[in-house]
Amino acid sequence: MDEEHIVKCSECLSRSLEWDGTRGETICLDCGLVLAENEIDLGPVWRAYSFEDADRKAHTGAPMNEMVHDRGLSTDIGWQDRDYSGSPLSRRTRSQYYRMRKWHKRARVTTSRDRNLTVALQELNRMGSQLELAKSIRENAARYYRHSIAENLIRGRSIEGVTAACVYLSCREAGVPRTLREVAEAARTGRKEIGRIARFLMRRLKIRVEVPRPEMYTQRFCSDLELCPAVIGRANEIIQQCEEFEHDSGKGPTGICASAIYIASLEMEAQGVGRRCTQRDIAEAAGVTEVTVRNRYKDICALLNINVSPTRSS
DNA sequence: AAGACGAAAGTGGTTGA
DNA sequence: TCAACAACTTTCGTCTT
Repeated sequence: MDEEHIVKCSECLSRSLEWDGTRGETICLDCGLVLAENEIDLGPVWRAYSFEDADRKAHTGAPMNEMVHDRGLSTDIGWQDRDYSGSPLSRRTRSQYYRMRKWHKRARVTTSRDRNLTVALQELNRMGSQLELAKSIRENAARYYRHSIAENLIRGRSIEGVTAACVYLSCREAGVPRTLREVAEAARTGRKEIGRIARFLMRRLKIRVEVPRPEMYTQRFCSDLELCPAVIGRANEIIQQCEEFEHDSGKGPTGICASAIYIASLEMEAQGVGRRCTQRDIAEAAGVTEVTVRNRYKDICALLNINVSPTRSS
């Protein structure tokens, strides 16, 4: 992995790149291009805020891994059949160890909870890679799942549904929301069920996530559409102005983001920079319909006195 | 023909009694 | 639990370039 580490922006050749661990993205600071989206976050699983804290949280051995059902902290019995000095074990001891290993393995995954968790974590991993989520987000989702088991919230709900809801909440918590639709596409359940379970988990696990704001999607939608980086900045500016007028209340954040990008791309085109996107393209990238893009576009233009219209080069 | 526009009817979620 | 409601979707016909 080290040898393929990116040092230069492929677009503007700038060397000032920033690695955003929570988003799992490397971003060029000069042109805003997202260079890699699915890198692995190598940051620590915990953080210490004081010396006592560090003492309490420090541990030896491998870091805890939420993605393995026993957090990767279990004991393993060596397979070499040698004693501490390296000489081979006797026949009798060897077969004794063979039996111990066998039962040790079986004992690791034994309760129904463990089995449930094993299935769930596999599913979580599968979804995580499909959605290209950073490791920290996956681990947090795993943590939510563990809490759900501890609080007996799984019974009566499907493992798939609960895992998907955990992923959904974990993304929102990290400030890189995926829409319910996107999560549903990666999951083996429907959008409705995921939403229902997510709401349930929020209530019972007391998870507080902020309402997704339109800016949270700009970066991702723009990269999907391969739009000129200046559009991102302008779109966020438009979104912020809307927020000042409290125009955003009650409206879907993805819809607002979509039309802000649309307006920004129209303006850029008028200035002769970059390519603009059609309502259809942006609607598809944002997971809303063209009609919604149009409606938001209309009222944002009216609100902010923006005067752009789609001029097509004939 | 492609893209934008808008009307009308339908859907799903939220809210408040 | 139910009805009212706003936001959003689906569908489709029309207009513009």
